[in-house]
Amino acid sequence: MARPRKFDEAEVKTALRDVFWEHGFDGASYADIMDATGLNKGSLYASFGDKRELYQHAIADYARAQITPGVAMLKDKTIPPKDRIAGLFTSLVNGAQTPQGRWGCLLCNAAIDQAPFDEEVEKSVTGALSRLRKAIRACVKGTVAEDKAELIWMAYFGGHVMVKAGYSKSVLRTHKSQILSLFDKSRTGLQPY
Amino acid sequence: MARPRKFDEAEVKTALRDVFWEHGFDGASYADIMDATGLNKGSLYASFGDKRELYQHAIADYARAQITPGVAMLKDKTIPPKDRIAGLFTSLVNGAQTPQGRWGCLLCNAAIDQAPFDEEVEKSVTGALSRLRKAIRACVKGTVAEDKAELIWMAYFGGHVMVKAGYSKSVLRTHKSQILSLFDKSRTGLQPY
DNA sequence: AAAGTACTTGACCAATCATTCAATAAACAT
DNA sequence: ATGTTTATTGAATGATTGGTCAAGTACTTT
Repeated sequence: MARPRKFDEAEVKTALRDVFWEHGFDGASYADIMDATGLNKGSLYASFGDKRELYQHAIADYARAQITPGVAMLKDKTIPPKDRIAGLFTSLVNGAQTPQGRWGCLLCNAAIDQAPFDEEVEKSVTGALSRLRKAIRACVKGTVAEDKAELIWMAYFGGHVMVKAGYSKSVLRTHKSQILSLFDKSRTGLQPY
Repeated sequence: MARPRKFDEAEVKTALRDVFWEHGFDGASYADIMDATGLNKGSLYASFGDKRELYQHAIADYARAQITPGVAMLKDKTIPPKDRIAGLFTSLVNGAQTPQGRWGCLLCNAAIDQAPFDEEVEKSVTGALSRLRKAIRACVKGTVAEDKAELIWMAYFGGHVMVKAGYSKSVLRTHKSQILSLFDKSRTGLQPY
């Protein structure tokens, strides 16, 4: 054996996640990354590879820390389905216009600024988002209109775009209640033309 | 008077719109911008200002060429409201996975990668998007549940994120039909828990 | 034709970008 | 202790970034 690493791998990955989450891929410079992780370039390259690979680690950590728990919650049968869906949107509403909240969703951010240019990112992003989709479908299933899950899924993205755009908590709250009203049986639809 | 400009201002703005639309703010370098507009830096600076101002011109041109016609269509009373909403999503579906289609919506892109860091961009983006929101509300109004407009608005964003993420035409089509099913009177909601 | 004015050009700038690497340091095995 | 292996450091890399500017050019006015 030889000299051991003096950093904690999980901590570094979390720092990577946060720095890319906040600044985006292009917006995060190595100065930012070094500052956030406490490592310098050489160590980052040696341990994790180049910037694109760092970004992949960030995405993976986001999936682990944000998506996976969300999926687990969506599957928790001790909670009514409507409340599980509500849970998806509460943090979104509460984070509106706060600094952290405006980081949005790393996967949505990655979808917009990197997925079209990097096939690996595209795969990671659609992979994680599709897990979420499946969980929403499963959560909604048995309450009749399974396809409505698609609408909820899409609203998840939409909400994150709105947070990034700077819309207020009250607007986000309106949207959340619209989503949840999909669970009401009657008078949900618009009148036909 | 003195030497006249040898470029057409509208054409240059359209070129700016396209280059930022495709590459994003950080992704578009002056090399790209010069290539797209046919002007060199000096002229760009003299006529339009620095890069942030170029971006603002791009956003303004996008609003002019994409949002304003969309708003007009949403107000066109010769078309049934449901069809007007459908119109909002057809180009989205058709563009899925095509090169141009994956540019997404410049306003959504700007919301995600610049709005949190540039107050001017935030204003332009929310301004244009709020015009769209208002038009959707007006379009839907009279068909009872005006608040459902919010859901449609949000789905507009969501769809553009999905296109960027690389989802296929068929997924997008499913989502479009979900949106339109909001117009059906009965059996729209999920069963209550 | 001469003068004046505005636009265009391309070289130039400092700063920053991601990346590399030789040198140094720290641990374990012998 | 000594040698081997791996991790860390920070300076140096060349390329590219956004931005500036003095010189040259083309038009109008007189």
